[in-house]
Amino acid sequence: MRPDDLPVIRELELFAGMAEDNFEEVMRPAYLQRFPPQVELIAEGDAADFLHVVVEGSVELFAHDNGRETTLAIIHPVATFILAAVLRDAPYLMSARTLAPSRILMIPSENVRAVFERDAEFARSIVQELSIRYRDMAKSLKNQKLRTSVERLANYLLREYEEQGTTGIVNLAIDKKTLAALLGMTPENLSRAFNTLAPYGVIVDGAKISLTKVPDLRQLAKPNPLTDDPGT
Amino acid sequence: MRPDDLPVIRELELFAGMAEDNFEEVMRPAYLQRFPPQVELIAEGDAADFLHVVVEGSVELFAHDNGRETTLAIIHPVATFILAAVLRDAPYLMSARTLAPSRILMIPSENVRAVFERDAEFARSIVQELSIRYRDMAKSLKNQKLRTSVERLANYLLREYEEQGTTGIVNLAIDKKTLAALLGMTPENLSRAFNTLAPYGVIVDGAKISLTKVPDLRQLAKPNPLTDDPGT
DNA sequence: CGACGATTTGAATAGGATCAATGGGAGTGG
DNA sequence: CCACTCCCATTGATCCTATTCAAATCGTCG
Repeated sequence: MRPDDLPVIRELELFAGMAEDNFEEVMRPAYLQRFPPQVELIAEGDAADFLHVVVEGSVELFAHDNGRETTLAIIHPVATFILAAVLRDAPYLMSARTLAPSRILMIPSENVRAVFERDAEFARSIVQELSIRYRDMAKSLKNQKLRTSVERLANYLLREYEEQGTTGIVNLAIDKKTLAALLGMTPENLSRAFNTLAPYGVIVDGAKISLTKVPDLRQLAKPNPLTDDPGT
Repeated sequence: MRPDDLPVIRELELFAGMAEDNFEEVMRPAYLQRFPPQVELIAEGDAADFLHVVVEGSVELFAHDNGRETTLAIIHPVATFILAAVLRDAPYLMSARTLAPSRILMIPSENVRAVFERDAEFARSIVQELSIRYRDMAKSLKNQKLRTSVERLANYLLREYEEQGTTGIVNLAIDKKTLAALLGMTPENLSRAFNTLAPYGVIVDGAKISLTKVPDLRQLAKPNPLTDDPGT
């Protein structure tokens, strides 16, 4: 691990409050590795041997059932994933693959659990992180059950619009196939959903989406903090 | 609060390991209340003032968006709900209403958080509980995104079949309208889904469902522990 | 017995998925 | 630099799933 990576990880909310020697104990056996895109990091059903941290790049969480596949979340730096499985020492419920060239930190699960027992600040952070994850998952479920696919797309675009600085241009960070799976539809249907949004000022040019009538789009999407705002 | 209620709550996994005086501190300001059916206990958007424990009866967690409503979970005794909102001191993401006459224990959020800071065993239990909840939510999302409504119903029936002792008779504990919302469909569609399952040995008589061809039903449903098994 | 809500059934519609075919870059090799 | 290939994305046609609207039926409770 490069020495200048540690401070970045230290600043992760999950690790920020913990005692220095505990931090070192967690990190000593950890290793940081580079992966090309489309590498499967973990598979659902596997034992949760490592807590993963996306330091650079991006990671897709996906799952299978019945031969079908769906995307459950996209993880951007710097954030952890599969924390719950690690804490319960249970099989992963989702698989993960890199979307971009990525650097992933892997911390042996038992070290996470050991230090959790000992460091109250770390325990507190873990609870906060888990609570956020739980709530994000609840929001995803509401999004999926209460909205049509066009509404989900509209709300996704508005969220990206806010996060990317309300410039009127939204750049899709993931390809449309993956976006379709994330939004719970087929690629064909995503294409049609974009067309449906054209009258609301949504202009598609590859991965560059222009939003020219945000108020109209917002009226259609009816965004709701209790369904959309991530990380609260 | 009746004195003989405390031991039941003490046995809740969430409270089992904590020190006696901490348990008392959490419980002193708590109160246990009876509610008739269909009482709204909390509303999404409200501040999380109390951690709720279903001691008797049952509670439906539901949510709105866009004027639509859906059911996210049914809570049976003895279990907590809205733990994540309490821990983050954030607004509830879901509303809750009693389905049956119920007794609900309400613990002020700040007491939960205060004792959490102090009692490592309690912190550990909270993390386990939250992890389970997170994973259950992830399973629900997989269930919703990867299965058709007939498949969801079939898997629901098989789960109930197992939990009710594999007698061949499943009793629906909730009315069909609520079941439909839980499974993410309309009541009309639930009715039709039951008809679709008739060739697989599903016989409906009010709330009493007979399963006469469980192997056939299982073959259709293709249950998957990573999507179905609750509480792991 | 009558009223009301829950459930079921029917018919029409809408939302999405599937299948098939075409257009369009990005990267590769000549 | 250009042709070739491959994969992604789009479009069209059709099918299937699920919702909506309407009406009939059933059960339960006062």
